[in-house]
Amino acid sequence: MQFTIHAQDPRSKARAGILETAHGPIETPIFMPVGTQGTVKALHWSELKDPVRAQIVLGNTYHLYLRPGLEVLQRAGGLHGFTGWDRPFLTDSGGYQVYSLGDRRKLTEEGAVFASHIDGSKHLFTPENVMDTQRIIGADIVMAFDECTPYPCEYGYAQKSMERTHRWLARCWKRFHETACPYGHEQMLFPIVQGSVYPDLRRASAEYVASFDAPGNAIGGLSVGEPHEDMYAMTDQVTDILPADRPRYLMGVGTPLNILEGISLGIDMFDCVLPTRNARHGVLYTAEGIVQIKNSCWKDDFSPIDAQSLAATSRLHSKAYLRHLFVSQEFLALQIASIHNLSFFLWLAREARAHLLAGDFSDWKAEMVGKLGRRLSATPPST
RNA sequence: GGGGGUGCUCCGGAGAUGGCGAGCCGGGCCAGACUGUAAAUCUGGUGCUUUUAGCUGAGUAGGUUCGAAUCCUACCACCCCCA
Repeated sequence: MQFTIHAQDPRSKARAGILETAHGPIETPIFMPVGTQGTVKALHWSELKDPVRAQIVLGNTYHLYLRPGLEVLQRAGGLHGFTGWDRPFLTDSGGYQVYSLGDRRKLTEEGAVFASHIDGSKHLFTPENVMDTQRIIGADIVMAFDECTPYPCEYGYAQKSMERTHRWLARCWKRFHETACPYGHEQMLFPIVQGSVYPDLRRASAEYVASFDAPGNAIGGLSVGEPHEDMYAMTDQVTDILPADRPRYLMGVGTPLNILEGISLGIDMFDCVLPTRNARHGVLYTAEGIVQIKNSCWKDDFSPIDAQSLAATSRLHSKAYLRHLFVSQEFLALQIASIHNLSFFLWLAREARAHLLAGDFSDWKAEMVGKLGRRLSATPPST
């Protein structure tokens, strides 16, 4: 068994565990920074270790296949060799690009033909070749090729899409188990539950996915614009069906609040571009609430970016300075803000785990929920 | 000291040759959005008010005219040329 559960919250479905991978253990609940093109934007890998303390990073099959391409990746020894990151990777399959590049691709039973966002060239992604590609990338966890449906999504389409995703899953599973990682380490394939916001589809999908007895299972197709209540309701329903002794991964989620709710609903793994993208756009997450650092109210606020942050840069530098860096469009702004947000997201996950192990998760969560969504503003200087 | 030119929005540019101007483009500034990254991106606002509209404004002060950013006079500022 590669996944061990060490604590279970008595008042929710939250649990703490450890997932063993070929490149080391992952303590759950965990947040996984997104590094689509073989880099977490604006950060160096050394910063992902300290101060961020990332345990696993995402890559993307679609982007890495297009650039640098499979020949380079294979000669480099996979994504680990290419980047120098010696901890676990997870690669998304390109299923999200089926959604996000909706006007640049054509779907058939065979697979998806993408018109490259780089040069417009056509590329066919099938369940089989996506498995082959992810073997060459060499991530510790690879995702099944699915269609992430948009929101809103009519029932009829959601059902047809889900059924096709299921057929694709069977093809992925077969191909994956007929092949091996060229670098000799073990890889795990996670299937993905779809079904949009329809309870009967989600149930059917979760039951089908569970039948594979995969080492871990993912929930996709959420956080695409649906109300939070729908996202939570679908997650709640699906985690009741997915095996309890395997890690559950809620794809693309989310805000700090979403993550705490997801943990309560039995989710172990999260990923999201929000902490990095919003960092680059001047939005900082802290334990006290959200800071729009570009706002003029921080112009002469010389207090630390976040005195409680584990990132030395967030304790050393002032809000006024970081605002200046943003206003001046300096690269350092993106770096400091990205380090800050990822440090916070990873801190949040570790803290959740610590409280699960201590047995007071639900109380801690209730306290955090009251603070995380607040929007902070500078106190006007007294005259 | 003499001659010529130019002055309107926070800045720059375009345009405006007596009547469709509170008015174009870019920047700046002020906000907002972002959830398995086509994203250091995108959207909106940026004279005042009681906002389906009204008011005020064109370097300053006057004048001509039914009507002036536009024509005339004086002054001011800046630029160019001559001394």
